[in-house]
Order: sequence, then structure tokens, then C-alpha cells
Amino acid sequence: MLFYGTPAFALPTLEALLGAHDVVTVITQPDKPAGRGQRLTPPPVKIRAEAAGVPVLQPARLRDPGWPERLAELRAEVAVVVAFGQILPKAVLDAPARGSINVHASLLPRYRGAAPIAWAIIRGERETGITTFQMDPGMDTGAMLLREATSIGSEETAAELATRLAPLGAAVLLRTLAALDTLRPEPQDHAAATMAPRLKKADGWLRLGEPARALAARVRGCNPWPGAALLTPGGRLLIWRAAVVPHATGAAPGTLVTTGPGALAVATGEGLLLPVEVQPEGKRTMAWEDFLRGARLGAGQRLGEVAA
RNA sequence: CGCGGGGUGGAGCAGCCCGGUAGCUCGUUGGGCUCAUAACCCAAAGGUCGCUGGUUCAAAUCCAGCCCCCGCAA
Repeated sequence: MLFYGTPAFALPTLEALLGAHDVVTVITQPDKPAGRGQRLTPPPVKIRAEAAGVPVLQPARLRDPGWPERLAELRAEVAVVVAFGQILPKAVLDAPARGSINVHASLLPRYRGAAPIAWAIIRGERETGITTFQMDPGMDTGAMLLREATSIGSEETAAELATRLAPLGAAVLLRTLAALDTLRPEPQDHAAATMAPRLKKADGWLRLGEPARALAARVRGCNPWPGAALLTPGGRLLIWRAAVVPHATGAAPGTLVTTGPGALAVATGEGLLLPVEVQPEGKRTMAWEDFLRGARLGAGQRLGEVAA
């Protein structure tokens, strides 16, 4: 079979396949400049595949002439795609005899797209899951094979949820492959579909007029990337964890409100947002209390929103 | 050489530009006040100011090199 995948999320599935099936070739994204020195960095899937001695292909664009033919020549029975990062053109999808199967981190048809985990949390969902489906040329629109749900913890971050869903995806995929001959693909209800596009930096900019509940969800969904940001007199502040204080206040959104001896929370459109773990620009992450000790902020002062 | 911020008692910061007494808000320890306390009052302990070298009578502060952390950008 062929395996398409790129980030760490794809690793548990790759690992499972390496143990139980014959992975002929791994296709992943090209090495990219990453981190602080723009060092050329290979994707996690490439590192694992090479360690296992599996040939690796890194097409910049699968649509470029030659790739469909080249992939067809491998005469694979089936292709498995997990967080690959590129749209697969029909010719590539059809290269394996039994087509291509995708492992998607949501309960389709909801949250189609590149960032289903983050958006499910940001939207306040209490449940998400894994869906395997027979790929077609659309964006996560193919007929579904298996689905498995899992509840989202009330304080769970996108990073934590991804860590749980990755191995779940591997398990669901193995079951899908084992039952491939008997499973009846179920078409998605396209009318019920929602989209989960790749997160942008600006998706993490907190809009303080929203209810604290929504802001806290965004904080969780934007952890570990891109981080939820506010503006303080000292510069941008990333909020990595925050709690909701259902305290009513007449203070304008952004105002720092006293909630106890030496304790401050941020007024929002509804209720208070209590940061728990924050990170000032250029500093490491720290407890909100620690930040306040050195930030020279007091009740009544206002925090702002990051502007474009 | 992609751009930039930072490393100061246990924590978060100020001091650095304009070299010369180690500061602030907490924490810790002891004592006091109180019915009581995370509150308040008094006192104490605790720092090679990231590392190495240089300039100087004198370096946290100026200069050079190195190590580590982080934001932006990807």
C-alpha cells in the first residue's frame, strides 16, 4: 500500500501500518525551512519512514505532470492518507487498485478541512471523533467507511485532543482495512457539512466583546498553534490556558477586574476570563499571577485586542 | 548569515543609554495582631547580576566572543 502523511499526527497510523501491512512507499511534503533559523527540516513522517527503510517521495505538487503515472507504477492495492497537506487529484486517488482511504479527525460531514480538531474546540463542541472514508476529488467529501466518536474534555486543548485522536485514528483505520470487503460506504449528508480551514494567525486574536465562554474555547483550540493573543501595555500576550468566571460586571470588555486579594480577571462581553497560563512576547510561558507581579498592571486598566 | 526580545536571591520584574550603595511586587522563615485568616504589622535569611575574556582606580551597567530561552516569519 501507499501512505500519504506529513506531521506527527500521522505517525501512529504509519506505525500501525508498518507493523501490519506492506507499506511500499511513503509520500510526504518536501522538507521546509522551519524554526528560528529557517533550517530545512524534514517532516516527522519522512523521518520515521526512512528509519523503517521505506522509500520516501516528496512531491511539491501532486498535480505536476508525471506524479500520477509514477504513483500508478507502484501498483499499490490501496492508499492511506492522514494529514498529508495537499489535495490529491483524481488521477492520484485512482492510482491504487482499491482507491484511497482518508483518516479524518472529525465526525464528518462536520469539520471538513485541514484543522478539524482546533475548530471543533473553538466552536465549543463537546464531541468529535475519527472518520475513515473513501476519498474523492472533493475536500473530505467522500463516502464514509467507519466513524468513532470521543467526547471533548471541558479543559482539553487542541494539542491534547490531537494526542488522543492520532492513535484512535490508527485503530479505526486498521479496523477499516480489515473490514474493507464488507463495509458499505455511506455517502455524506452534504447539506450538514461545515468547514474547518487551516488556522491563520489572526484566528487566535481574541475579540473581547465575545462571551468569556467562547474566548476560553478559542484559547483551548488555539493551543498549541497559533496561540490566543491579547494586547497589553507591554506588548502582545499569548493566553495558553484560561478559565471562565461567571461573574457579572458592568466593566467594559478588556477591563481588569479584581476577583480576590491580588487576583485579576479580564472583563468580556459576558462574564470574566481568568487567564491561567500566559506568555509575554519574547518570554517563556508563566502563570498569570507571575505575569501580573512583574507587569505593573492594576484593576481598572484595560487590555486590548491585537489589530491587523 | 531571515527580523527581533530576553537571561538580576525561590517566582515575575526594575536598574543598564548617563559605570561607583542590589531595588520592586510576591514567596520562604521567625515574631506580633486577631475568634480566625490567603488579610494586616515587625524582623530575618537568601544573589558568582547566563559564561569567558577585555577596557577601567572601579563593571549588573561599556566592548568582544560563547551558551541557553522566547516572539515574529515559515
